[in-house]
Amino acid sequence: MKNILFDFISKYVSLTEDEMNAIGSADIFRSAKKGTILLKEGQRSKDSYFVLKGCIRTYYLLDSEEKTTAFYTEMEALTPPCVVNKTPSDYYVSCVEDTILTVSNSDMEAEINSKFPKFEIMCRMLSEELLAKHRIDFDAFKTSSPEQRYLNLLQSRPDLIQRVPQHQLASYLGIKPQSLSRLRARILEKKS
Amino acid sequence: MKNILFDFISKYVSLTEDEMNAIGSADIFRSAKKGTILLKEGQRSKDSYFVLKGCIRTYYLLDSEEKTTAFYTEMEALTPPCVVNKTPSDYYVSCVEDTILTVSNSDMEAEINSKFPKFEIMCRMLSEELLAKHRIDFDAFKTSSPEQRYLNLLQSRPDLIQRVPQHQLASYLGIKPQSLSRLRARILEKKS
DNA sequence: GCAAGTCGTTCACTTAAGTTAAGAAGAAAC
DNA sequence: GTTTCTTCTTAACTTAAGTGAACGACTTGC
Repeated sequence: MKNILFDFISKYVSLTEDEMNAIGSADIFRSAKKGTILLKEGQRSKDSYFVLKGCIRTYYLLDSEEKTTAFYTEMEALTPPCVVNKTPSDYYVSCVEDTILTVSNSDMEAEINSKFPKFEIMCRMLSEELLAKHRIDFDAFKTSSPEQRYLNLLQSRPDLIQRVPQHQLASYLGIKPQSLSRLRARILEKKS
Repeated sequence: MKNILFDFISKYVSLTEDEMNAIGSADIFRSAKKGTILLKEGQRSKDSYFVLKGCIRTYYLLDSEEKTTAFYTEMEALTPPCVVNKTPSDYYVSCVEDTILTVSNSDMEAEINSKFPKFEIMCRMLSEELLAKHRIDFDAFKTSSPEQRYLNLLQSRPDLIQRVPQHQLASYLGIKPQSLSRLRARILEKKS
């Protein structure tokens, strides 16, 4: 399991034995059952997550309705805005499936960053890369219709459509579950 | 003008006289007329931008139609995805108004970062902050209707609505200019 | 000063998403 | 094994965005 983490890190910096041991022995590996809530609205958490196996999602509770805005699967990292901004969280984070992940505190990260400048560099690279990717996703979302978004998702993350409930997918696509059903029926009809 | 840049930097790290001089004497300050295109689709640019005065926008050309996805005004920074990913740019960057900005090359930044670890830290903080902010914006976009988005924008960046042409605002809101006109008329009617 | 182009608005019509309600299929609870 | 809950789908109706066209107000260029 730890190998997944090291593989991920090695995309950015190369670690020495010592550094790998320091990370490997840190108490950050967790496993959580499907449905477990990792972060609640209003909490002041300092925890970041990195998914080793499984899937977690972020969602808002607006008008007592869940609005899912993101999914994180294998090899994806999430640092919630409340950690960066030191504010109470606006949203929930929960497990879509049984999930194995790392949970790391921002104080701990700050300490590691000051001890190993290598991590500072990795964090910068990772944030920059995520920001760039995120911008592209946002742009694609803005410039396309719900139907196009669904077709894009089918291309880019086909696994999500299988492993995630439709109503969560729908709000991820910015529409209601009924619209997603209809839209899927429409696409099937076009194909034939 | 340079003070704006230093004020911005000081939000993240404190600079020594030497460091300020190093930056101040760098040849990065530019001014560009309204309509100037800073980056074209297909270009392999390494330039990042920081707006000192004025406004720039990013837009895609899809089906020979401009799709504006972002505006950057005073004290805002843009590193296009093509710089991070070392790929040809998918979009254009152009000046909405006469603009004064800094244009800095990523090679130059890498050099500065390795010379002054302070900058590395600043870049990480900035990217993390931007990513968090961006996530919140994206989430707000996903979970709201065009009308709500317009009202949000009216709250959060009222200046944009004044300084930017309606048709650019419309595609920024993910709709057509006609829909924005209609939507505005609808809101006015509700108020009365 | 005039012509050409740009920009914003309005209108009529089409298309698709929101809403409300109902029902079928499957999973979880007892 | 039956009940209950959740999930997904379908349908009828409402609402709002997309489309195509037309018009007036403003620039921009000559």
